[in-house]
Amino acid sequence: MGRAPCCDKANVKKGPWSPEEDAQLKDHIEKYGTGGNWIALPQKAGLKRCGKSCRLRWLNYLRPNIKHGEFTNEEDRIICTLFANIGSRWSIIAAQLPGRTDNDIKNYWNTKLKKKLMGIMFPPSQKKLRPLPTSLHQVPPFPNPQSVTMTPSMDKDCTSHNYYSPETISLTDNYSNSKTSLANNFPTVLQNQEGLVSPMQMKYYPMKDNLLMFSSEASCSTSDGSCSQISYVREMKLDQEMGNLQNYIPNNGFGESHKFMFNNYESSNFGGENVNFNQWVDEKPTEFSWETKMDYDLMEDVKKLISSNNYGNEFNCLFDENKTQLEKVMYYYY
DNA sequence: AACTAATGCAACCGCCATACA
DNA sequence: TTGTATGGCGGTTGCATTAGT
Repeated sequence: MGRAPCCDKANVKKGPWSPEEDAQLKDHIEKYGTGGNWIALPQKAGLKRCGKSCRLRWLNYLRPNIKHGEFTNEEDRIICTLFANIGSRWSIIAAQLPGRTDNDIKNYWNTKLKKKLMGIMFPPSQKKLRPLPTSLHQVPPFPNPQSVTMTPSMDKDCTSHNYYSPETISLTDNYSNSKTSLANNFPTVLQNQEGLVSPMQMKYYPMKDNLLMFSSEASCSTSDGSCSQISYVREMKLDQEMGNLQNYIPNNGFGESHKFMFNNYESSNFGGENVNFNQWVDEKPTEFSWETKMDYDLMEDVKKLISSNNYGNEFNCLFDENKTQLEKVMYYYY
């Protein structure tokens, strides 16, 4: 049995609001308020609308001090920063932008701002992006890094680089306190040849929804990649401890020639605290932060993707002789 | 000028959390 | 403690408008 509808759908008007309806709703709320009950409001106001529809119309359009029109660069910056930190929690983001509604911000992000960011990351000279290959599409959006605790996770000294079965890795959403297994949430998570995954990889992926990052460190290679992994984990750990994720997006406005984002640990001191965070740079990255064993088909897709976009010349894409590691590829992709 | 594709945005849907009886 | 009603939210849809051919 399904859920009972919130109103009588048959006797309720849908679609765009007329100026008369707007005036009726506005007039009623200004005179009597919402009465703390949206469901009952349309009847009192003489409207043939669902209560939810009234609420939405009022909050998104009719209530006083709503700001419409162009978003400023400062608003763009705030939205990007918050999105990088908390993801698509539009109501929280809207609370930081007086006069803007969550719906407005959501629409703006989906239709314009995301593209604007892409324009910065991939200037027109770098060709138009094409759709991701199938297996890349299968990679689901990832939760916000700050909202999820993964068990098992890295030990404090970041010396462990074990792989686990996806079923044995649990994710706890720190907001809802709900638990799930990695296998449930990320059925297509990258696995090694034994079907195992590294929590370190998963800690990396959540940086942004719909963004994938492939990278490895070619010059600092050990048999298990521990060197680069340690570097990466330290960086993420420090970033998380400092609540500092705005490094992941350009925080100095738009229109500048920032093109790439990468983990630069050129001056990292693994034993101490001297670790550079992610940075936006305008030159081709030459060093990479971590190393992962990738599914072979996925690697092939990545390779095709890069060559199809003529990124091959810009991003040195190599595979190791055993086809188990993508040695040098690094960029973000929607 | 006519048609098609892309874009922008208001509105809807359905899920989840909370309040309350 | 449980069940139900409502509010709130994020994802998605559908339509009007604009841009491109």
